[in-house]
Amino acid sequence: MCFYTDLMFTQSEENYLKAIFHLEQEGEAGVATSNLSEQLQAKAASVTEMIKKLADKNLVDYQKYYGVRLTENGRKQALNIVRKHRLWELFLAEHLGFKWDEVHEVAEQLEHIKSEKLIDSIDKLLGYPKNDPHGDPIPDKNGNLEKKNKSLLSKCKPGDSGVIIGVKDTSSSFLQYLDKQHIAIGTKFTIQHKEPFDGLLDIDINTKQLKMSHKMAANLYVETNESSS
Amino acid sequence: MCFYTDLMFTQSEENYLKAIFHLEQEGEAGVATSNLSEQLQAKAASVTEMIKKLADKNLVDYQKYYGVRLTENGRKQALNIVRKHRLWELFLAEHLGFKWDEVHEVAEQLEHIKSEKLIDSIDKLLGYPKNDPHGDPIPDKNGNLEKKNKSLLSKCKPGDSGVIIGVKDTSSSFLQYLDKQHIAIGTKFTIQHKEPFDGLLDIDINTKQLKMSHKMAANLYVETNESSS
DNA sequence: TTAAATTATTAGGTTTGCCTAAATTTTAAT
DNA sequence: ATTAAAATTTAGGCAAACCTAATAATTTAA
Ligand SMILES: [Mn+2]
Ligand SMILES: [Mn+2]
Ligand SMILES: [Mn+2]
Ligand SMILES: [Mn+2]
Repeated sequence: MCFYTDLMFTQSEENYLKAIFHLEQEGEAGVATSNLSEQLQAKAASVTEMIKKLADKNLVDYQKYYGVRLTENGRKQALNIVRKHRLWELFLAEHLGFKWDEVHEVAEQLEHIKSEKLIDSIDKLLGYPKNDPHGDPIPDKNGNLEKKNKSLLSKCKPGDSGVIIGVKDTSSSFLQYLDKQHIAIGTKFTIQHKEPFDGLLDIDINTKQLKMSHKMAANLYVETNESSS
Repeated sequence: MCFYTDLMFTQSEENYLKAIFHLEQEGEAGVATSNLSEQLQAKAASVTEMIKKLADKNLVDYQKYYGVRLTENGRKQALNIVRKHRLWELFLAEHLGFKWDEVHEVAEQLEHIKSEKLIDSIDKLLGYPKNDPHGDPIPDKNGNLEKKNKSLLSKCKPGDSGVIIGVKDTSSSFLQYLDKQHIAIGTKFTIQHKEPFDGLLDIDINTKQLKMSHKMAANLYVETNESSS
């Protein structure tokens, strides 16, 4: 029996594996061609074609018309790319002074560099970190991904307090908006009031009172010590 | 007038530009298709094809059957790739503990990453270095390449002393051989004797006497204070 | 100065990863 | 249950960057 565990993949194949990995987490069902098409900025026909190639290589299980799921090996490969992406993002932030809205684009390129020694050295240099600049967990060398139970700030109730541990939307515009309000990973907060009509929050954050929109709160992951209700 | 100075190139185009740059330095004549073919591990027919594409983009001057030379713009682009290659090599050596025989392969990949901010940050992190781990000069941001007059150790005469400033052969095997003899960039030497028959050197190096073959000496660049003869 | 050898170019294919347009299947709406 | 809409797949092409084999130009050697 041979699992072809350590072949090399093209950049495009790697991008597909990563995209499937991310979309898979949205549910149990197969990842739809159209979703991949949108994520990868490619036409559906191109996606179908590549999916078939990945299926031939036993990286995905594919049922025509019903989408695709990663195999165990496919997941392992995807996690390796995610690991590289997040380590590079953190390296750029910690060692080269990149802001958290600047790291993603470059990491999209760096994640495809093929050198185990390189990424292990970066890992070591960073002190075997657990999270990237956006709070996302970094898989370890063996593909173990810590699964912290994070909830959305928008789900919190008045009286709840906690810490920002991640962002859902990682677009530059959102990240820059957070910068402007001095909200970052690790920032502590307490919810004072929540408007029933539109979910607008009165929130203590950075020793200031802030009105936070529902949309913003729905893009911030938090860890809470829930208030006893 | 438009020089198309800042377009993006494919990895393959970049590799051709770099190869032409290196081969150009061997003389004034056009770089031959066959030399590029060997350097790039591609068949001559493929080289001709790519050369035509580069000529269309005004990156090279091409005369059928007489080889190719970089245009001013082509040279600028090539220097930028060389700059990235050498900065990455030094980064790998200085910050990630790579040995000088390990850096080249990874730098071949990293040199194609497209981010001016990234390479400028690496440059800054390294303190705007002048030379890579093999002693080769690093072009600055504007494409200025310091032209030190280096000579070969094999050309030295008895009584000459100086410093190793670079290697001609950068193969792993040669670099590892140098390691074994504790010869590195910066190592000082004095020539004691040179055998007329085969050019074998008796040389003081690392406070030891060493017999050095002509072949080895012919792959070491040195800076000398020539002995008054 | 010619003929042979070498080098380079052209012609015609292949593979990868895209695309559009047409056909098929699934899903949603009467 | 039918039909319309939406999603997916198939068919047929294209460009990049390779390749081999055939042809042409240049160089070298007789
Ligand atoms: Mn990212
Ligand atoms: Mn991230
Ligand atoms: Mn190198
Ligand atoms: Mn070098």
